[in-house]
Amino acid sequence: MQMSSSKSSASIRTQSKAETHRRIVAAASRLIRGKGLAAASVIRVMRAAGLTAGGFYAHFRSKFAMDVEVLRSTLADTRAKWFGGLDSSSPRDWIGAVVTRYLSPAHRDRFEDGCPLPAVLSELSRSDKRTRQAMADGMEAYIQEFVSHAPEIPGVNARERALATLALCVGGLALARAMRGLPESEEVLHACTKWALPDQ
Amino acid sequence: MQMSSSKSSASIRTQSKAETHRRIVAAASRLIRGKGLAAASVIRVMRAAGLTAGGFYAHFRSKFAMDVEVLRSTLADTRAKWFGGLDSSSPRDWIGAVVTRYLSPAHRDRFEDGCPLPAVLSELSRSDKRTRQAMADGMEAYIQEFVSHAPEIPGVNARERALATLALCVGGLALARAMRGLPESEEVLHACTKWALPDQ
DNA sequence: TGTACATCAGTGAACGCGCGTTCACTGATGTAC
DNA sequence: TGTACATCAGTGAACGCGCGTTCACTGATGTAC
Repeated sequence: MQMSSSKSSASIRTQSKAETHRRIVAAASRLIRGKGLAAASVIRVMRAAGLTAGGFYAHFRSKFAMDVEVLRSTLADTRAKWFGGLDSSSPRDWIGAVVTRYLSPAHRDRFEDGCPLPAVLSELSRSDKRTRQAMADGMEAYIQEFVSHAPEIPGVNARERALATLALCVGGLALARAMRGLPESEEVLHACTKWALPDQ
Repeated sequence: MQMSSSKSSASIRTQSKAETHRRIVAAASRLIRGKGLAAASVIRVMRAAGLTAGGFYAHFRSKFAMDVEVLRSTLADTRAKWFGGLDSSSPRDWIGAVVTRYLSPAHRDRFEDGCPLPAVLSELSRSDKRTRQAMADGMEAYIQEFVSHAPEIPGVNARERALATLALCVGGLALARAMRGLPESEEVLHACTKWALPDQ
């Protein structure tokens, strides 16, 4: 009885702290996607979560540890959101829908809700090995979605197509974002979509 | 006589200052490509050029103005270096050589000597309009090289192919850099090269 | 040829600011009796 | 039911540091006579 009661109260506390933790991670995720890893500073993240800077270290060992955790969870969420919910469609429809949606003006313009890769790619190439591993693991999961859902093309290795399609999507979206407001921006989205779907 | 003498001495001074200016731009270019726009701080750039921070403002109105100037000149140099010197080859050989060289392990590993796009792409998407315009102008020149040298593919618009190929090169190299040290890194380079050259 | 003066590229200290991190504290909540 | 105590998530001031920018200055070079 006592133990169960003490357990239950502990879990109430834990839940409350876990809820705050999720709030911090969600705020950090939006800031990182919107402004990059460097601009998602401890003070800005905590302020966005409705907290003060000092409390940060009750939730993360360091800013670096937060970056790794947020990247991992954001990549997992993005995979579910961008590649899920389309299971019933044919392989041909699946890759068409995924690529078209990824390379859409809406995705280009809504940094904070989108895939984190275009927003942090350049920073990641200069990051610590553990940050890059988090990104590689998330990307590997993207690849698996492509391999298991995309249609086969005669003479093309499925994994190779998946890797090239991802590079085309991430590179195309990042270029389109950098040229936002210029006519080339739409052109890049359109050209990459066509090149990613040669048989459609 | 007097005028000519005064002109000549002025031009000696000018030349000396212009030389220092070029030294600063070269140092900044390597730092920006190696570490990104944010990490290429005034103090680090000037130190790399063998000068002190205060003198910076005799050469640039602001850090931002330097970013724009260095991006413009680095993109122009990169275009000459990466797309030039291959004029005698056939269109088929030209695009094969350009893509293979761009997506090579050597280019992946030598940040400071390479194309600036993969290194600053994410930062650029969040930059001031004039910085993004500098990048768009440089990229447009890349596109023109592709359009005038690449072979035609039946049913494919040359400009569209150029845009998609550039996205594939930039995205693929940035992903390969982010996964440096992992087996996926080589895989991405290889897959993107193949996907960029479907008829070879 | 020699001397006084003007020019100006570059120096280095200082400014206010935001960064990541630490730490003594507060105050709401739960426990013990 | 009421009271004294323990726990601990979150606060807020402080630290040393690097940032972009300013500005009075130094000292090498060129000009005037």
